[in-house]
Amino acid sequence: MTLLEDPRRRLLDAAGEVFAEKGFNGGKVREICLRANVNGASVNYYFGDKERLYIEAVKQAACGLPEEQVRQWPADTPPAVKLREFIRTMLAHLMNAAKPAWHTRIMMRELAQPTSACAELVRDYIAPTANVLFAILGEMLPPKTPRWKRYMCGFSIVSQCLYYVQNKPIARLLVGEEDFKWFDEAHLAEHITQFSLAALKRNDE
Amino acid sequence: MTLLEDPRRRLLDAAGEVFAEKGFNGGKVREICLRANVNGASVNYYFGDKERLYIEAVKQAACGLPEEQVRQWPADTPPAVKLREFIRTMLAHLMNAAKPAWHTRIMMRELAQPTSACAELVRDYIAPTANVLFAILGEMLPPKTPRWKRYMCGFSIVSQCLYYVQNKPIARLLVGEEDFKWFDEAHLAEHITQFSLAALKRNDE
DNA sequence: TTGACAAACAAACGTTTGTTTGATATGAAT
DNA sequence: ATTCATATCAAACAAACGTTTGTTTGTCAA
Repeated sequence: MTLLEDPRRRLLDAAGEVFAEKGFNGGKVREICLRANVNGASVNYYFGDKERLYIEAVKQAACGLPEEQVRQWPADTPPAVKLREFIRTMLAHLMNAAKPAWHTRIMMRELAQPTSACAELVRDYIAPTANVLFAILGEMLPPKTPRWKRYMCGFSIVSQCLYYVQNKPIARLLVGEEDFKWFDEAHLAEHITQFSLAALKRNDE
Repeated sequence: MTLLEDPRRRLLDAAGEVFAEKGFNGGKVREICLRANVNGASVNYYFGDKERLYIEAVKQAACGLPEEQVRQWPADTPPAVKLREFIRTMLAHLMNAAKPAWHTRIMMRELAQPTSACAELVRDYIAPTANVLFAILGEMLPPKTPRWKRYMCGFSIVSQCLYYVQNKPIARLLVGEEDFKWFDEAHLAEHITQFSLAALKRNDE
């Protein structure tokens, strides 16, 4: 059996790390090949060119994430409980230190400045996740709430979760090293949940 | 009189546009010079090298913004009014269509992935703005609120404003073109203010 | 053993990169 | 008129870039 998949996989992982850290233009093919322990010509051999390697790396970073979100709750679950669980799950994905850190970094990069890899990312990962949240909000907000208002509430919640991933360096700089110890997954999930639940409760006037 | 400042300024503006659109690595010196109608050697003549040109472009994008924030309110102004004004002002800066669009783009880029220009950016613009917000929150939150909790509330507010700048392409994609008409400066400011005020009111239990 | 084919490699390719050079033009001061 | 610093330019620079090439290696079928 030929180890056909092995260099290809090492190339994908190395590309993910490098591109996540330095972007598409900043990430150099030579560095990727060096880190993957493959020959310098392998990128073109396996992926055609640098851009298709980048797209494959982004797709790999997103795959496997949305399934966990879409699981069903018992029919009588209060929407507030669903929302707490949604926030907790989303933060867990974003801050998950177990999986390679570049997975979220390279996706945040796509969010801020979409490239050719963005379309598939929205269809396979972002839109399904967003629909789960909008369904929950549909239960919590007054029935006559216009659609755009529901979107705004959804973004107000998601934005709080994304903030600490997208702007972590500046947040740490402002807060200071000691106090930033509190900004772990559990404390953030609790704060965002309380903040958002309070906002939504008051909103139905 | 020698037009000493003219090519320098055109260079700065062109650099801002290009760097904002393509990042530091993606922005090429030749393209900047071409757009600025100056000779290819001018970057090195006026700024030394590409990196210092980038730093100057970022600084120019930030300058003049914080002063407007730091103005004083009458002593008896309710903190809720200050907060509404703060959010309105921040959104106005971020979404201001009058000033060149690359001003905010290049700053968002620095937030997400700090470069050598970041330190001055935080000191001169971000930290002063943040302090205004944290002072307002100091009036609204219970006196014994720990410092890190106040930071989290501040970030919860700021994150909502930043979201639509940092993730505008994806937000528009999810909402759809018709409903996205509602996401203008005024409606967003109103929503974020109501959402945040409700959250803070409920928080003092 | 042989032929065929994919995989892996070192080396070199042509381009593009940021930067430097040396010459020329300009304008005020001596 | 001469001097001198400043400003602008076309041209060329070395280095780094993504990619291509030609060859070698290892494996399996005939």
